[in-house]
Amino acid sequence: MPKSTFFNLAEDKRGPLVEALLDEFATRGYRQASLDRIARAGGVSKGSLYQYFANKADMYQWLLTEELPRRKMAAMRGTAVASEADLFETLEAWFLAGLQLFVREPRLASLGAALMNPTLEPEIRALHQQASAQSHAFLLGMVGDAMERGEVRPDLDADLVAVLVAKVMGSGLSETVLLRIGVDAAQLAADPELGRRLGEQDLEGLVHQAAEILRRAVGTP
Amino acid sequence: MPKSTFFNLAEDKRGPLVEALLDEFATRGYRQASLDRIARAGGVSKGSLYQYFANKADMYQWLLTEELPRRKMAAMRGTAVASEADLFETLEAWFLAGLQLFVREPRLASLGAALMNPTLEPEIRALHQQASAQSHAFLLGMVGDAMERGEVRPDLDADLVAVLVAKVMGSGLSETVLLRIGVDAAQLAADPELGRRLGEQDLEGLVHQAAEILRRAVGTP
Amino acid sequence: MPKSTFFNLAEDKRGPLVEALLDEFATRGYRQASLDRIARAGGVSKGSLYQYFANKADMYQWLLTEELPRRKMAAMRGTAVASEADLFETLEAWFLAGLQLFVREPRLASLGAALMNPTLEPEIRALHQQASAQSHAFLLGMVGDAMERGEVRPDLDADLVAVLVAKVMGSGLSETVLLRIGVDAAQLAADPELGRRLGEQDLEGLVHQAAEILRRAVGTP
Amino acid sequence: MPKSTFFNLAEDKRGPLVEALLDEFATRGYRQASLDRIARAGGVSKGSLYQYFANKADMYQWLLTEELPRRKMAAMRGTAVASEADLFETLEAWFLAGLQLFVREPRLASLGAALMNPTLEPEIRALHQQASAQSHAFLLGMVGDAMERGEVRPDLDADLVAVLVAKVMGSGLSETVLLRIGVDAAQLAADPELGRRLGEQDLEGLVHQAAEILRRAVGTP
DNA sequence: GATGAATGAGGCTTCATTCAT
DNA sequence: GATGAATGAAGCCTCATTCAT
Repeated sequence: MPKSTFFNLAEDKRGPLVEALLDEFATRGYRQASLDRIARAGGVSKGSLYQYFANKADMYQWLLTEELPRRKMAAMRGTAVASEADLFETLEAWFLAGLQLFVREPRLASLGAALMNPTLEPEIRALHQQASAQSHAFLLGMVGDAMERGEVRPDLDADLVAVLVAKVMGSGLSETVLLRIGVDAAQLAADPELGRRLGEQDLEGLVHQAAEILRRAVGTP
Repeated sequence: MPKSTFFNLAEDKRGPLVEALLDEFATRGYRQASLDRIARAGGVSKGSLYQYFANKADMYQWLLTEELPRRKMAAMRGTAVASEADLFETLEAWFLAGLQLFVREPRLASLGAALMNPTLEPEIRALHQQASAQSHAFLLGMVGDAMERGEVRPDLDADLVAVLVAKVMGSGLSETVLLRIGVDAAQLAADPELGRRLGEQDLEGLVHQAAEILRRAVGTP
Repeated sequence: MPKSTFFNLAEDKRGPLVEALLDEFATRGYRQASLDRIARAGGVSKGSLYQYFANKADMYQWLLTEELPRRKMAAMRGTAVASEADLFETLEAWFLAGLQLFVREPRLASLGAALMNPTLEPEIRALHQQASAQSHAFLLGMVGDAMERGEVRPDLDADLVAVLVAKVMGSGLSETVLLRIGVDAAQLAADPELGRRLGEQDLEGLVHQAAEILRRAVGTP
Repeated sequence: MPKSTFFNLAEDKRGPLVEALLDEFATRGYRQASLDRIARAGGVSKGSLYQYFANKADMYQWLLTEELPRRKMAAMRGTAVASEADLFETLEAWFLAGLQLFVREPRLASLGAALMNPTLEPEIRALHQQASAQSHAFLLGMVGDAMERGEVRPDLDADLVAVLVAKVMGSGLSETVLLRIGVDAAQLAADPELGRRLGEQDLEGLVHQAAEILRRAVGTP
């Protein structure tokens, strides 16, 4: 939890700092991120960092649990889902937006992916666990509702289905995209232009293919 | 590549050292692993480590590319796949063995998972990339063969299918297992007894379910 | 190049540190100098050294290219050379001052001598080379001018003459002084009082003798 | 002093070892020389080194006080000095041979130069001092004799003259040679071919010039 | 509230020397 | 006599965090 001083900061001072946090943690990861670099790039003294945050883990946590969701929301604003859409149509719309964000804002994607992965760093392990659990609970809810509506085979384990959805539509899709454009996540984060190699229609095609696969996989016949 | 000194080591000296390497890298990850701790736990002087390996990255690489596969092989010995099995039966047998290993030897699982994940640590980035690429190529080959045999829908993108197989049958299954027994990977690694909470039949059931899902998802009708 | 932190240091903190640097590098040489010892003797934490300098080579370079010349200048202030002096009178005045400094401040002399010697240490080889080249170029200029004024035999190789001047008036004189007082450079550095064994007149006599020798050697008849 | 085991060594085993010692100490200097490299290049185990020598300093000392003079002698065999030659003719013949050796066998030259230079390495300081003292005593004897024969001005300080002879005809000449061919001592040691850039006549000319300079400088008119 | 200098624990690595085989 | 593995002290350097100004 950042200290109040952080929230009282004028926007033109906080902006560059947040940008620096985002950049450093996205491109180097938690342990390799350097407070020296963050302070320098953020136009702030190293001492001041500790007047805004309790410590390094606090910066990371705030960035991933507050700033990242806010930016995701902002970027996905406008993603409308038809009200009568079934589970698979909903997932398709949702994850298409996610994949577009992944290509357009690779740093956000990198942070988001890190957050969903278990980590061995003790200071942030709990944070990653909690995020994964929340995400799973959310998908589990969607899957449960769809089961009640008869859209998903009732004989399947709901936990398993939720996990598969996350894997197939989440990391599965983004990895396939990276394979397609022939770069890895770090390269993409360093040069977002690379994302342009894949057109809008390619993305839509991929996501649709994945959604259909999922429908055949777990949907009622 | 370890030096010859390492391979000439008496088993009762090398054993504890390898155990220490395995433990440290599996529970702390590459960067946080400490050579001091490894030397102490391995019953070896710090200087001796450098008589065995060129440097820290060398230890990590040997562990992941030599020792890990050897142990996996040893643990999976006995996993027979019927010769007339189709892709999905093969995957089922294969990944069941993997999942059993995951539960029985969580440290190996932790290392294996790390190896397949991209990393931001510069010294070992190439290693992880190569391992991922190899693994993908292997699955791609299996999928391609199955397509030619008519077991997989020909209209699907083979890359996408290979990625999905890895996600569903790999990390997807292990995450579901963790969910079932209600612990995370670190807890399981610390206390392998927790793995016993799930019976052999539960595992078989889960893997079979996943394989069937996959068959409906990408198999020919 | 030291960092700004170093230049902002209060004099009562920087003084002892510089003294420690001077002492350690002068008495042990580059490789054998220990940052631990410097930090301890300088009353500074080991970490702080890196707030002041980029690394060990940086400390050495600053000491030899900035601090050493500054101290030499300060010590030689007051060495006037008559405007109508010829090459040999100029050299005599110059090197007398140098020799007095050598006796009074043997640590500076030790550093200066080291700087002019080629070294096999890779980090500082370029530094030593550059210093030697500069020094040679300077003397070459003086010799060239003197040749044009007809003070030096025109049939001689200017490079050779410049080298001889450096050898005779530089290390030649200081070695002779050491022979006279019967100690070596290290002993003199450890106990500067030993330098008092030679009176001011002895020094002047030696330098004059050397200058006259040089005049007969390469001067026009 | 090497141990008896060293002298009992068969020539085809001792030869490569000596070569390795020579190479390592000549190209890296005392401190940077590595016993590991010496053992490997010499075809001997590291442990054996300590059966031949007491320690690293012992190897260095033996090389510089026993092997180096022996090789110098061998290389200079054939350098005849006319029996009626005066001091300056003698020096010229002598140092011409030395300079030819310097160009032909740069590793020997590098070791010889190091030996005559004061060093800050504690283990070998005494060795270098002693060698310098011996060399000075030898030249002092020559100069004293020449003074008695009336070849050298009687009003000069004999110590000073001896030092000047060493400087002018020794390091002075070799430095000038390096300047002429535009390389430093390390480069020459690494690639002895570079020495061929200077013809035999160039060397003779330089040495003669230096000897004549010296004659005018300190000889009786 | 802001600064940036100071800290010290801990990191990886090198290397001469010893010693059991 | 020969080997080469084992050692441990010492080396340089990084970095999150604290604290006086």
